[in-house]
Amino acid sequence: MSTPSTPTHRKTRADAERNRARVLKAARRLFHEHGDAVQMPEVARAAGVGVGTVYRHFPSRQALIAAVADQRFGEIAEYARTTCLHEPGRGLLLYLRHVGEVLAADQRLSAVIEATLGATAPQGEARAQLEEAVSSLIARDQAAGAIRADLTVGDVYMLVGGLSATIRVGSGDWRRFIELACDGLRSRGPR
Amino acid sequence: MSTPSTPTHRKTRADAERNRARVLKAARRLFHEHGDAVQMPEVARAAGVGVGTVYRHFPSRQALIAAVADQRFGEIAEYARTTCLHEPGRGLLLYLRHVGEVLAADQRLSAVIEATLGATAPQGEARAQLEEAVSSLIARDQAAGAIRADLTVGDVYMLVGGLSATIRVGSGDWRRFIELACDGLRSRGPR
Amino acid sequence: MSTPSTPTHRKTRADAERNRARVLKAARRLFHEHGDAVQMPEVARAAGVGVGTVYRHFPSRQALIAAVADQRFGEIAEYARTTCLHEPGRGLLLYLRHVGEVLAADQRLSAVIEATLGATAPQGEARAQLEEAVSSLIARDQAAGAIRADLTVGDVYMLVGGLSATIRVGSGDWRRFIELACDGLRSRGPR
Amino acid sequence: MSTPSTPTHRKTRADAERNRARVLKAARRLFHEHGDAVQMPEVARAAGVGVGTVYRHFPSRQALIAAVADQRFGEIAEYARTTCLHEPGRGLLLYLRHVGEVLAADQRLSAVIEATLGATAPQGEARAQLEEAVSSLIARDQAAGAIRADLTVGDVYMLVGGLSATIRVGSGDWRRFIELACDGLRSRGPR
DNA sequence: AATGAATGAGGGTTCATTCAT
DNA sequence: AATGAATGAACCCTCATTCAT
Repeated sequence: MSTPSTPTHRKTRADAERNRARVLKAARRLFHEHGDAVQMPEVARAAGVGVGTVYRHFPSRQALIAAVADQRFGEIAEYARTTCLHEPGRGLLLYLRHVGEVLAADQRLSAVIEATLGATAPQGEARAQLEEAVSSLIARDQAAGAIRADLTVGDVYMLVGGLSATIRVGSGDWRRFIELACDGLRSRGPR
Repeated sequence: MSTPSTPTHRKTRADAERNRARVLKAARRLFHEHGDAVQMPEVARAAGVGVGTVYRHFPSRQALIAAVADQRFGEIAEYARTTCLHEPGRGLLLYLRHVGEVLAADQRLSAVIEATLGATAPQGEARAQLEEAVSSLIARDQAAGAIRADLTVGDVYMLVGGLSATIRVGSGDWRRFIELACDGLRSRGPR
Repeated sequence: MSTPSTPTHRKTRADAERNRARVLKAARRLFHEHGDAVQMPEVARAAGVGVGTVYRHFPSRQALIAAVADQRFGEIAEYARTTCLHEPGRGLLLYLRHVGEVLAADQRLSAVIEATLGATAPQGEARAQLEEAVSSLIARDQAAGAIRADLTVGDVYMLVGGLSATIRVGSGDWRRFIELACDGLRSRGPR
Repeated sequence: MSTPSTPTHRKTRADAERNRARVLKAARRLFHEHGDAVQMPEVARAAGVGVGTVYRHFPSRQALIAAVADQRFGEIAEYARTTCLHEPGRGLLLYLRHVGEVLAADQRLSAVIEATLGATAPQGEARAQLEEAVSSLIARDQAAGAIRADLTVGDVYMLVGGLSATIRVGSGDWRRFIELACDGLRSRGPR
């Protein structure tokens, strides 16, 4: 009757989408604050919906956590695209630092992700985004002669996994981890 | 009623010690085989004792797992002492490889340790041993000019943590992780 | 506000009727295939309507199942009327066999009916039809001297209930059940 | 300390056995009174034990119900052995009547059994006992010329299933069911 | 010192039904 | 009349730990 392209349907769907977002947001906050102790009904309450709604959008606790993880990785990819990419020669470094900062601000959530998914790596939609972003970063830095020519996206994944673990368990200063990763353990020959 | 001298007592203590060892061995095997699914009564059964006995020796599941972890680290320290130490210039490298091999052969156990203790690092008795061994390794390699002068035991801990995570979650080829850790990401200038 | 004549109205009613039929058909198929595991939303999906529509026509799951059951009994009554009735002296036997065949082809649905309604007997509209049909059958067979004079519709109901259970749980060969029901357990005297 | 042949162990085991019996008894009473509404924690409470204990003895709700069903069948078998067997010529009839009475006194429990196990027939240990008892009954009655020569245990099973359903759903007078089962539907010729 | 039966809080998930649109 | 997202009570089962024997 009014907006041609917006049938009555849309309204409902928009609400549903908003609920999904609310749940995700609530879950993220709760996991950040209370870690693994968070239960599904709590998430529902915090989001202002029933448990059923949580389960409608995320078929299992694991799926919810995966979605949270993916969201976080999406944001990191966004950062890689918008910021790191414009700093050839040190894009990868900036990327690693950003990851470090984000993870360090969210250790409990990381622990939940690790405990639930077995890994902290992106596994859903975000994976492709991230892969592409990091790929570009590497190419640009290599073009600038800043990083070794044989470095692959897989390598960076692996290192980020290590970085993530370092932060999560607090086994050391993560900035030092990045430093070592960049320069290596070996003593450099003169010059 | 009571046996005159100490024999009975001794006998008992020896039995207790043997039980402790049995439980530890059974636990290690079970965690290796079935990961986190292993329950305390199962451990008891496999060890041929009652649950109560398991709890007598290890006050909690966590304690049992810590003991298993420590045992493994003790063995690694032993290897560092007896083998790596005799290869100045590449002792640390050998150490890292050995750790990689041991962990790679035992991913499920590592996952249990991580899930339970929050880290894969030694926390009990083995910690001191390991610290000392690694310390020596570093010193010797540094003396040989093989590794950077500012490397500390803490750094190695941290890297081993990263290596451990890499192996546990299978996020990449752990030999490559070691390679990168040694040489760094940066491209090396000519010469 | 109101459509002048009846067309629009008719159209709507016809649609509604068609929806009811669709739902019923979908439900019958699904219960036949998946038994009690079928959920209301699944029925809706299979029928190509929303859950709300299912509930408009059948106020509860139980009501839906009752409707399915009644439909089936209506068909059986139809068979009694059109076929069995023309075979005086063995009409009841034919009837029992037909019931057996129908139920045997639909054990899962029968289980659902039993679990939901507490019985497999018709309870709605079909009851009257069936009662009348069976009544005629009995009368005709009795007239032919084929069955005992004191047999009532209630008796047949009861036996069909037993037959139904026999088939549903597979506790034996239902044809034998019918045979025993006809001839009894007692040994017949000479002649 | 006291009874020579009763080591400390026995005491514990006896207690466990008593608990098992208590749970069974409580379950039977509750199912009798409240049918399917009974939950595991309620059974535990009524038995004066924790849920865990219930689950130790009966690994699932279904197992508990199966045990209750078997117990009841065991009692029926006992009756067959001690009473029916001494009435050649009418043993089977007495048996059917007894089954009818027992089931009629316990419709709710029967409904639970049916809903849970899919059938009301004995499936565990009681099955063998019952089979043997009924077998003897049949043989003796046949020897007395009271029942048809081709009657098998399976036939009786099947009829008891039908009888059970009749009683459970109240689809008619179960005594009449027995009467019909014995005499058959067919009219008997003169003499 | 050893045993193992008992405990019981805890938690993820399902699904019939409602109701705003 | 139709839609389908939302609801939330209900429920079974697990398993680390305790403690009477």
